[in-house]
Amino acid sequence: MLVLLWRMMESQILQGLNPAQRDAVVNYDSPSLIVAGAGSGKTRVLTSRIAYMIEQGVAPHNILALTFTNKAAEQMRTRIEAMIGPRSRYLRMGTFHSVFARILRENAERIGFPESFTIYEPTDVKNLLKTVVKELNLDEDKYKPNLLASRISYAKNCLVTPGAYIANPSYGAEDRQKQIPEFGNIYNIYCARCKQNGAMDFDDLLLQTNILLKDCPDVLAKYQELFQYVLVDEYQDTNFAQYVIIRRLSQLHSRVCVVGDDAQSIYSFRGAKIENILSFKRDYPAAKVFKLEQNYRSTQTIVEAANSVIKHNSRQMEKKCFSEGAKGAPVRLFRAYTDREEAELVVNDMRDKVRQNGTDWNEVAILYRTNNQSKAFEDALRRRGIPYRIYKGNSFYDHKEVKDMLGYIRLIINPRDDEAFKRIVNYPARGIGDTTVQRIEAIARQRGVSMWEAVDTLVAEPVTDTVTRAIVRKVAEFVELIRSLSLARTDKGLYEFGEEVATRSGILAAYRVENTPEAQSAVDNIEELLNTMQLFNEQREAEIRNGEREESEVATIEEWLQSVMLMTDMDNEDEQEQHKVTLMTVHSAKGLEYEFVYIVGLEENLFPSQRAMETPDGLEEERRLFYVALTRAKCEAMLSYAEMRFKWGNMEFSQQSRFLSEIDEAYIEADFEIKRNSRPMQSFNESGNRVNSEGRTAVEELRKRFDYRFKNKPQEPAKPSRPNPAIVEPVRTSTDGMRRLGISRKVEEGATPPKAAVPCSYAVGERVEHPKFGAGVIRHIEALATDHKLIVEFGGGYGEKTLLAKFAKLTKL
DNA sequence: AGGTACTTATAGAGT
DNA sequence: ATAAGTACCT
Repeated sequence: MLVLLWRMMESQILQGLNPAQRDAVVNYDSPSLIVAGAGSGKTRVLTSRIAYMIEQGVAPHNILALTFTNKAAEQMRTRIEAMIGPRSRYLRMGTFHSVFARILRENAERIGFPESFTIYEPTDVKNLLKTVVKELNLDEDKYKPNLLASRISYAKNCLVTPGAYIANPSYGAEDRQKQIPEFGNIYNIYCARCKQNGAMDFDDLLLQTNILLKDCPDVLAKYQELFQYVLVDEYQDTNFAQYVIIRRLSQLHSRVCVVGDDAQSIYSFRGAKIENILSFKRDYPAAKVFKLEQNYRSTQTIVEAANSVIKHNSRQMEKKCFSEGAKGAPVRLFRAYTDREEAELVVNDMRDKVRQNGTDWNEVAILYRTNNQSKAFEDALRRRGIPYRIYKGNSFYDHKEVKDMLGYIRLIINPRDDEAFKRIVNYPARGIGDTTVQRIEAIARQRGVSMWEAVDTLVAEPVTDTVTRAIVRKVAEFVELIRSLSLARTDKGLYEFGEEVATRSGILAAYRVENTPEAQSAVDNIEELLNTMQLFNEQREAEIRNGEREESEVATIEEWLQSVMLMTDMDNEDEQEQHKVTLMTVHSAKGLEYEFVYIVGLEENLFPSQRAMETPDGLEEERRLFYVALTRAKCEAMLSYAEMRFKWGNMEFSQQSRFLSEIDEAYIEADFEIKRNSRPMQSFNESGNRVNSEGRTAVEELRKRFDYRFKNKPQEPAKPSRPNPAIVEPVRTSTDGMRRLGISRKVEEGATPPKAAVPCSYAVGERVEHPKFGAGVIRHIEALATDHKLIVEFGGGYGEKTLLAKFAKLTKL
């Protein structure tokens, strides 16, 4: 009876798998490479393999499964739980970054970091780099934060530490050639400063994990023993750091299983090495290779069209993807005059398709190469009242108000976080200006302590001539605020603590007084942030109730913060987002599928992108990206391009993407000729602007075709003396407009300013000296609310100047 | 110190 | 086109 039951359970996991899939599932004891073509049931195989292992007696906590996105991890956990129940809770499964962050926290002191280390987001990295460049008195035009950050990121992803970097003369030569000879030094100081601040950037989560495993053999041994089975999703997108860590972890048991598709390797810009998957068999000679070649997602036409494109790449693993589904409709191609018209065409077609087929809007996606292409489509969808949702990378913590909230929380958790300190010490404005902050920073640098500690001594020690008593009082108030919020962290629940931060910091109040739509949206975002705390807490409480966690494991603010820092837009989806058309980049569409997929902007220099075409590998990666885009479609794929497009604020001609001509003619259809194997000639006029075959520039062509009105380049440059009411109408996106509203309100409320609330220490006719303008005579004094306006006549050709008594550094003569 | 107006870089994908 | 950064003004 028991045996029969066992057989039934076993067959349930393996049921419905094709022979290749089944093979890949049951051979879990040997190192495995599962080459999984698009739509071949990769996730199903991976989750079945894990469930099967557990069923065969492998302890869940001995299994480590790594993914690239939180969404993939969550999806896998749900599926495994459905197969084997709550035991799945004890799997170690998550993104590389979150799993490694946890390992690092457990062992932080071994590599000189506090357990509560902060995770620096890209903005922090760039700000810190700016500071370092300034301190070294280097040319800020040559040492651009973006360049430095990406070079540091690259070095870290290749496991090159500052020491190794400086020791290698070829890096130095490269930097001299790039006019950044001091880069090694900057990299070194940057890392030292991060350590001082108790902070790691995203790449550190990999680099420091490797350092930990390399330098602490006992730690390595512990995790090798723990993680007897290592499974890696999307292996084609792993970088060198991830590759080495996986090797180290799996050295003892060698039971590593990687899943991926070389044809879908699209992350080389972030250091991914397609070589990792191409040479897996060399790295693990005992490895078994399983190929999943049957596509269950798309029609035959789509699979064949995608195959015909990808065969133009030279480097790839041998496989033959096929579909046994319907033949399906051919890929359709749309041509538009302008980017705006492209959006109209696409959205009209989409509306017709959805009407005809009765499809849900959520089965439709618009995929583009770059995020800035989304706007035209948003407009077109909005005009027709079609519901849509748009995914943008990290927009969650890109909002200022969210960053400010996180700044407070970060400083409370880790007072050494100088980047957080600088961000919030004077926000909302509390009279601690740049000069004071610089002074604090100077003290910190001088004593080798954090800014938070520097402030402590500043407040405790007697007032110097440069730091006035008033400033010390303000700084002391700030210290008190952080201290008391710090207490609230331990006294209160997660959500209540968040509320305290939002209110007592003054952030919420600052936005509430500003009665604008922008400020309202900021308040909404803060509330949403607080909601994630509530949710985080509730989930944890449920786990404790279900006995999946100990009573003591209540949700902490540290855990919440880490999850937020490693979160993207996609992980933050709510139920109201259903039944909507999806707009996203091709990159973020990886792993997803839709009945109808529109791939837009198929133009040279856009898709493939200009930068990618500079190297052959880059072009191949763009082609893989296009392959990914095509294979998202279940029923139909539609492509489009525009002959003209707004770029950097003006209209430019564009040409058909070469990828269009790479699709086998049998699978693509258009109302016009698709240019094959010919690059159109490019001509230029005497000003160097590109012109078409009739000698017209894009702007001229557009004017001819549409009698286009140019909003931004009117023929009459003269500005109207009075504002045109039609133009002044509420411009919601204009921050200027927002400010103007804010100001006019304040003036109204402030009604009658009290005159001369303070006595004036100057008199008309008095002689004074100004540090810049030299000696002068006071000609006129006007009383203000809390200050006096002085009109002073200076010599030395400076003439009359209007100064404020409080701020002008005048000395009486 | 804080606000406004002008200048500049930006737009390649994201944990 | 637009956000962010800088210089100048009150």
